[in-house]
Amino acid sequence: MCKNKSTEETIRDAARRVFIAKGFAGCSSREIAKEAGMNVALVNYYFRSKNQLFQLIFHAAMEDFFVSMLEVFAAPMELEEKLKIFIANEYDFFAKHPEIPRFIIGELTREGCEFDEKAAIKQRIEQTGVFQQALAAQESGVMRKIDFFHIMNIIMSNCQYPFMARPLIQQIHEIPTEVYQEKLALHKELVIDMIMSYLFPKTNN
Amino acid sequence: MCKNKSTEETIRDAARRVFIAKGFAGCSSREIAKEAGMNVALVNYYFRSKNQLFQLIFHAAMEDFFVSMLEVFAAPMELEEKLKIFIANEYDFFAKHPEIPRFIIGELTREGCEFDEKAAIKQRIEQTGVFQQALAAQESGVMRKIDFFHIMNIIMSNCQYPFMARPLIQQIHEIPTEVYQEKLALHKELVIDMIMSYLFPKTNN
DNA sequence: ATGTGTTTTAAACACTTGTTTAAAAAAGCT
DNA sequence: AGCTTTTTTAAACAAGTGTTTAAAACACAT
Repeated sequence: MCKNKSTEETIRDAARRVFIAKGFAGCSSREIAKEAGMNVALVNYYFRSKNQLFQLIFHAAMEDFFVSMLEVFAAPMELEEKLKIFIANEYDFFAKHPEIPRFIIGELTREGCEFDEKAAIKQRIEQTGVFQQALAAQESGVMRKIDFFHIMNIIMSNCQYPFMARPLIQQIHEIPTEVYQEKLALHKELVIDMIMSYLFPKTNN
Repeated sequence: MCKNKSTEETIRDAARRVFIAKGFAGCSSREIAKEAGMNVALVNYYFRSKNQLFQLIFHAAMEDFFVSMLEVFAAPMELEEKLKIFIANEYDFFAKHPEIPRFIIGELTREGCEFDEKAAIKQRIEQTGVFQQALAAQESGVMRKIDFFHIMNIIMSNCQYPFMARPLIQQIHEIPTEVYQEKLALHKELVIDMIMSYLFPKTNN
């Protein structure tokens, strides 16, 4: 039960890269071992099986994914400013980790990928108080009265899809990757503008 | 070179179901054969290889995907009404085929999945005339002056993501599939409302 | 029926898969 | 040093992979 962080961490990092790029079904234990520069048997020596190593990577990705949401929700701010920063943060997070949404959604879709684990993300969002904050803003007439479900869905759609769908959109518009990324930088401002002026109709900023 | 449509079509239909549900890497030739109730060798008898069968399914899915766009763009309508119907049509299409976006994006991401084929979707969109129509509306001040790239991106984000991300969103809000689908029916109206009032600020319908 | 071409089958091919084993190498410890 | 434990290796395992083969079953003309 020693540490030897070097090899264990090396394998985990390699596994993260390979799993996220190709998915569980799209890669083999030997590919992960080769990416890490290690022997195949070491993968099962440190992590009992390919599936167990995958669960580790997947849950960590889910945690990163959710943590990037929660930290803004808990900040002491007025709701309007908070949501604006939330959208910007989400967008920036996926600009930095564009493969995460496709990875998570793809693996969650696959049967046999359980995530029963009580991450209880709903509860963790409610604990930040942003929920009551939104209800208050809606009661006072500042905010459009729509369910939190739709608000989240709209924000996630516009912040995640442009990065998930890059190869498709590039195909449609026939542009190289660099141009696409430039356009997505401007796209961020439009998304913020559109969502904010829809959620807070009078203010219109 | 006879027909025998029965078996060939049966295999293709089974392959479409399996490929779309599990992806190219996520299934085997034998699984497709079993789904079709046929012998494994028949798959390669009618379609030369697993990969060639996949290409057939994939390109057909891409074509359905694009055709659902183009038919509205070519209709003789005023731009504002046209875009409104376009969004509604897109949303309905993905409500009926919720697995298509994840399938296409997932396989386009995978390396070795070439789609050089000059589908020339960009050109086909331009041929409908919707492009000039939008430019004219922007010049006259009716429509917000943003690139067609962003318009398409916003519409596709809000029409495709809610269906792609169903398992994730359900996980977050802890709701069963039926409730989710009900909510997405209402979500459609919000999406249309938000996008239309953003693209056509004065009209505000 | 006999012969011809097509369709279907079971079996095999060579190779990859995830995982285990048993021995070798390295590291720790007294 | 020697002894024990941990780490690493090559090799093997059974099962599954895509694909091919050769024979059987079939359809259908004459």
